Amino acid sequence: MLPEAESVAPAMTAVLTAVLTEGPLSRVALARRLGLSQAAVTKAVRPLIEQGYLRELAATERSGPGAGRPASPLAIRAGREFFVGVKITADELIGVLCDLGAQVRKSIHRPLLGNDVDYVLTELGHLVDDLIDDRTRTRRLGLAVSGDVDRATGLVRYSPFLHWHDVPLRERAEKATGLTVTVENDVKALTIAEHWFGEGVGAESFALVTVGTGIGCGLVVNGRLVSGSHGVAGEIGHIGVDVNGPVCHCGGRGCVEAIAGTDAIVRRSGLNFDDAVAAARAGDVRAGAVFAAAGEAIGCGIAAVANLVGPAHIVVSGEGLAAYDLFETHIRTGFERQAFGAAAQCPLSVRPLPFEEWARGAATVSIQAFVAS
Amino acid sequence: MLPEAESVAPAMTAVLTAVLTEGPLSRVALARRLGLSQAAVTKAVRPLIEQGYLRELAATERSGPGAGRPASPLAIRAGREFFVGVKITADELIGVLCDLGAQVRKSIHRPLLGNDVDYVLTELGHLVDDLIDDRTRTRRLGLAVSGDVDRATGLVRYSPFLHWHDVPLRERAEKATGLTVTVENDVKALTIAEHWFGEGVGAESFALVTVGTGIGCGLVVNGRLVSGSHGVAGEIGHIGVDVNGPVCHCGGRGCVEAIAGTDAIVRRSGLNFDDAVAAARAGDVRAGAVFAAAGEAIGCGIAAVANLVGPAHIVVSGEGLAAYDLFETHIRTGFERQAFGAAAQCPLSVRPLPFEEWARGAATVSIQAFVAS
DNA sequence: CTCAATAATTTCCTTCGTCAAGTATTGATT
DNA sequence: AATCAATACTTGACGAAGGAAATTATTGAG
Repeated sequence: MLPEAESVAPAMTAVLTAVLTEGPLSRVALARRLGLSQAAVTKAVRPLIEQGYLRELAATERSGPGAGRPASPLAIRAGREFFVGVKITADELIGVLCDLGAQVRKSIHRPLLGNDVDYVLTELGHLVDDLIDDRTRTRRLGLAVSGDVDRATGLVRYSPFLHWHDVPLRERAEKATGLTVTVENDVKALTIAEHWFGEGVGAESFALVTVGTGIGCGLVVNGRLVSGSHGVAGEIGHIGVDVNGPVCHCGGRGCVEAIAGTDAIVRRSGLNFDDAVAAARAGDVRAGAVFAAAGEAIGCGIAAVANLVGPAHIVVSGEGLAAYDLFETHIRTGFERQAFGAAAQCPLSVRPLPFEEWARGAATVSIQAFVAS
Repeated sequence: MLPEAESVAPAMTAVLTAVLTEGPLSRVALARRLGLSQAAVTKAVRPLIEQGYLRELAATERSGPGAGRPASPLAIRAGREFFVGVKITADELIGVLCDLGAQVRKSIHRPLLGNDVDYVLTELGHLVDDLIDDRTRTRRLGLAVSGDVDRATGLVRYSPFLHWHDVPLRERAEKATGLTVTVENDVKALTIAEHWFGEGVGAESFALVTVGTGIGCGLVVNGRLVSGSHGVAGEIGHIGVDVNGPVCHCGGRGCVEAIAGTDAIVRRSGLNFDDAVAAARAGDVRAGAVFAAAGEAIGCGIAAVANLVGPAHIVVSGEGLAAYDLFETHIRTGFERQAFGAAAQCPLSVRPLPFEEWARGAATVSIQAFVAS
């Protein structure tokens, strides 16, 4: 938080996090929510105001029935600090500039003509230069990459789409941009963004499912992101939902992805994806059945998540959800059939997220790293 | 820990937990492992020795290459404190007396002729009296019940086999026995036992699967037990693995339990369970196929766990595993087929646990509560 | 104008853990 | 044997963080 201090009082982190994710709160409210004394909150807040991260809102309406000194809610000064987030895909860089409140201030796409690491880093440097207005207030960059990423070391162990193996991306990107860099898997980054600034706010456990070429899932359990001991977690796409189903490229059978991934829909409908969507919307029975089976498979996979970890909320999103009208009811059908008991009560939001959202996820990870510092 | 203190220094809890679960450790080793200074460990250890929970082992072999003062490893005095654990089933109480190291010292079964709460509590009182030798050193009782249990309040919300609804079991049992009581779901209790004293020791994440009438699962993620926001978690038995499979009593289709539960095996083989086991062992093709399909369904469900949360270790156990020779290879087949990438590396222990283990699980929960107090 | 009610701050204090220096206990070297 | 290096443990001074309770601030109601 403070540029000087290495690790800051936990109360400060807690206060800033609460205000960031839950909006303006008075000191008393913070004390209650965080299980701290009012005194501790007062002390934690002072330096945050002095350094410009928080400000006091004017007293607003009364709280209780009687009288009493009005509370002064504390709000973040979102413009105090800016963060760059970049999602690296095989054919473009998608970059955003966010403020401390994770609002997107600027957004740029930059095509990639190759995936050579040096080239990508050069392009990343240009993108960052184009995004940043005020270098003194922008000190962090978050990168989101699909594949196996070790956030702690900033190492990209393996990224299939980029054909990267063991790339020390954090180190390289810090040299290339001069910013403090965090690297995270793209789905996990998006999950963190939804957990801090989206529908997952305040939830002890939360799941985000992305539907597209692959079908992925990010999980938050007991307030923390699930990482998986062997580098695998959230692979909802390879849960088997049909023992007699099609063989998947992973060697499994009846994987959700082998039924509902973009490629699967192309294969099963005999059309390209856009034509399949058009046909299904036009009432074509065969195409409709393909989407129905796909939606149900996804719903079934989501039910597995609900049955196993019981998240407080599940958000379904992703590129493929351009065809979201074709999926939604079937996803719900599959989910409701297969969710056990009270797990069926888990609220399910099915909605597409704008494409910049992935880059915003990357920025969010860097906001988190900043707040925790 | 101290009978007087309400909440004790976190370092003391950390030290005691480490020695309890990982065996004798010197102060330096503890300091390194817990991220504390040696001084802090020294201070935390002193009262634990004074109160008889820890003792210093004689210095043993040299550590490093050169010389140096030999370390004195600290070990727990398991006999310092005893814990009663009772698993309540529909037709009997299974009780054990454990020491602080979770070793079973005594084990008693007591048949139940009904499930009326008052009657069960009376019988529980007798069982506890029979188990306890030394009341001054036995102050805690752990209860394990199947169904929906709220550990925090000690309330049994719903237990299908016992036909209990909203029974304030902790309160009632404390009155009946005079002991401090913890109540937990049986599968979760067993999971905690394996995590602290079994194969899950030291794992950040861990899963235990029980096979029997129902098929259940306990999960530890990021070092904490998963509870589920809506009271549901670990319901591996109702993951759908075959969209065209049999309809389950839960309303789902192709649930693991509808293929591999004891009832399902009876239904699908046309024999009672023991005969089905005998037939399969004798080489009967139909019975063999039923067990094969069951094992594969379980393996597929376990793969879903591995793909989603990526535990460091999975233990498969339970009553049904009396027929464990018939299941094991098929469980592994299903698991290996459906586990994605590195998730397939997750070690899978398939082995039956003695029946007292469930009661020991209950005792373990009370040990945990004691150490954290 | 005073009082009750609530919010925020201040002061003092406890707790917990670190730091750095010292003590203890060993094997190896002179 | 005396000394030294290496490692384990202990001690006491200190500091950071947060709590308790009294104090101050700010409002509405009578």
